[in-house]
This record gives sequence, structure tokens and C-alpha cells, in this order.
Amino acid sequence: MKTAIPRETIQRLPKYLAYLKEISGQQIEYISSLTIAEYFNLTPILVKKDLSKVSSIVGRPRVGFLVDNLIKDIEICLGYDNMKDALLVGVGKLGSALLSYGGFQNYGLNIVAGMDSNPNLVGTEVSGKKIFSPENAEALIKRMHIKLGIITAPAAEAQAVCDFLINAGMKGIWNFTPAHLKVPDDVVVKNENMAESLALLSVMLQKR
Amino acid sequence: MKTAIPRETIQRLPKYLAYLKEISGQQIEYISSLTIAEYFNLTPILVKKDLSKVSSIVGRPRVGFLVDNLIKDIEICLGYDNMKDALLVGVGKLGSALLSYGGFQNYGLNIVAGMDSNPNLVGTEVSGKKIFSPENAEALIKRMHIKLGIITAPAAEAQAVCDFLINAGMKGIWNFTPAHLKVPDDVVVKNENMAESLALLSVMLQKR
DNA sequence: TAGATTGTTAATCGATTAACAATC
DNA sequence: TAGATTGTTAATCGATTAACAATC
Repeated sequence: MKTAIPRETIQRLPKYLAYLKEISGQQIEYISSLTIAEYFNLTPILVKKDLSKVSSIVGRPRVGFLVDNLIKDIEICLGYDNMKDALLVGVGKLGSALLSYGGFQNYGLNIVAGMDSNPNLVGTEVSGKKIFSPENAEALIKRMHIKLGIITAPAAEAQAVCDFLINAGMKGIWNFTPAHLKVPDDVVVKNENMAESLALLSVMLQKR
Repeated sequence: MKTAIPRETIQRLPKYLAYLKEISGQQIEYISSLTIAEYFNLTPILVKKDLSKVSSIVGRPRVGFLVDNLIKDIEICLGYDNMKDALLVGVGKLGSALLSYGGFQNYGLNIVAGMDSNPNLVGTEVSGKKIFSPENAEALIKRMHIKLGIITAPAAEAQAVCDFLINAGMKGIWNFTPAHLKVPDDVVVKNENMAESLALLSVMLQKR
């Protein structure tokens, strides 16, 4: 792995990874960048370059890369090898869906619990995950050194929730609300912006 | 509105739009690109350029753009002005959450119904939206000329669902599963890829 | 009038694509 | 050996940033 992997490359890596895991299960040992490119409708050169940025070992000319090696390299690059604990705030429909989704384990993400201000929800469990009150959640965050918060609260409360989480020590926020969040420089926000996706889809459909 | 608006600009427009609607409610008449840039931590020149690509009217030097005019221009550009009907397939937790989300109306999206192969769900309603069987859904798609499909089914079924929808006449797919979908050239797919977001977040957090 | 903000043209920057030597 | 695929250096392309004249 070299330094400064472009954002675009990082976004493509999870796709490659899923594909590699699939073919690894099919006992395929080696893969060339050309094969990956064909599968995803990308140019072979692009894939080649992406892999060269990530791969710790050199690919073998005429043969390609050892699949299992590549999987390991991508996982290390994306930090999937060390589990990150997260707390989810706002146990509505979307929040419940995310709490119940088992697939995050594959991405190095472990949602340890939920938090909600609704007293009727506090103390209950969703898919085996406890729902905490803000007070108890704050203690949990500090005790477990949880650095990542997932916000699925109503948009109107998003900023307050965000401030609360950062105050408790969080350094990363995964924001599922349409609200624009203001955070200090040392905190990272990733917006899961459906409006953005929908805008792209809308424009793409319009063109036809 | 000029031709060929860059993808990046399109992705920023919904953010601007939400902000503009907010300040429009506060009786603010004019806005400058500088003010928008400050709010979103973007460079003023970038915002200026984005707006110039979208705005039908010229901004007034020293004053800025008429907020309501700008709102209208962005909505037209993003196609929010004409409602698009959509059918959602896979009424699990995530599917139910999306069916219940009222905010899509603001983005020109109207989810008319759900579809599920589970007979226990067929005929029920989620937030006032009927759940159809595949057979009945196919008739509905054709009768209403629904062009947009939202896939929240299990990943293993995603490709089959996708093929089914395209076969029924759909031209756009909003894919919430991690599966990679193969589609004909005249069909547009937008992946709502949580793995991608998580990868970025993970790498950003790692750097600290 | 002076000055803030616009629209537009030019420069920079970074990602993608092309070209090509190296190698199993 | 011949040829497919790699790694790397150079060219292209498009988005962002800078510069500056126009204008209310």
C-alpha cells in the first residue's frame, strides 16, 4: 500500500472486494485486472492502477494477482481488518433497519447499541442491541471509547445529536439525515445523502 | 440552464436547494454565492460556477441571486418539478422505512406502491401504500408507465428483481443492495452503496 | 462614485487514459 | 520463444481555482 490513495479509488475498492470474495469462494486462485474491469464495465487500465496502489505484493505478469492476497490487501487498506465500534442514534424505522442489518460486520463495523430519547424505547432491544438513554449512552461512549456515531434521528435534531456525540468524544459521524452538520476540524462527517443520489438518478433519467 | 452540467455540480445542487428553501422561509430575498459557500465550507468560486450553470436569470452584481428564482431553477434542473412515480421492491425493514419516508415528495419522487413475493405481505399496506404481488405489480408498472424501480430486496435476489423490473418496462433502478447489477445500455442504475460510504469514512478515520 | 458581486476566460490540479518496456 | 499481463512514465481530460473586466 502506497500513500495518498485517491478518493475515487477508495470508493471502488469495496466493489472489487465483494467480487474477489465471491470468486475466492469459487476456488479461483488468480485474477487479472482485465477480468475485474470487464465485470464492472470499467477500463482495464483504471483497475490496474487501482490495484497497484493497494497491492502489497506484485502481480504476476501473464497470470495476475493472487485473489486471497488481494482481498487481504484491500481489507487492510480500508481498515476492515480492525473492527470499529459505533453507536446509532435515533431508533426509528431506518435506525431499526440499520441495527438489524448484519452485513456491516464484513465492513469492519460493529454497531454496539442504539440510543433514543424516547423513554418507551429506552431499555428495549432491537435485534439484540440495547437502546440506551442519552445519559447512559454518554457513559457507554466514554467507557468503550466509541469513536463513530450513526445519526438516524429526525433532521431537526441532527445537529444537537451531533454536538452531543462529539462532546462525548466521537471523531466520526455517519449522517443519514438530510441536515447539514457543522463539526470541528478534527471530526469527520460522511453524509449518506439520498437527495444527492436521487438528483443524479433524476438527471440521468431526464436525459433519455 | 446550459448543457452538460458536471456530475459533481449536480450532487451539490440538492444541498444548495435545501439551504435556499430554509432561508426563503426566513423572508430573505437575495443570496450571494459567497454566503452559500461559507455555509457549506466551499470556495466561493465553486458555488458561483455551479450557480451560473443552473441559473436561467443573471445574478445581480453586488446583490446576488433572487432566492425564489434560484430555487425554481435548481428544481427544474434536477427534474423535481415533474413528479416521477416509482415502485419499491422488497418490503423488509429498509423497504418499509423508505415507503414511510415522506420526504421524497420534495425531490419529485412518488413511491406509488410496494411489491413483495411474500404472500403474507401481499395485500397489506405500509404507511398507506399497497403491497402488490409480482404479477399484479407487473400490470401496475405497465398501466401507470412506472419507469423507476427501488430495490430493497435481499442481495441474492437483486439481479432477478432488476431483470423483472426492466422486462416490465422500467428505465431507472435505485439499488439499495450491495449486489452488482447488470443492465442493458438504456437503463440507468444508481447504487446506494453503504459499503462505499463506509469505506471512505473508515479511511478518513484511519488517517488521524 | 466606490465597491461588492457577477460572468467569463485562463491556469492549475488531479484522475483517467494511453503508451511502452519489463517479465513470467 | 511468444504473448499476456504487469508496473510506470507520459498525455489527455475535466473539474476546481485564479484572475479580471463588467455592472448595479
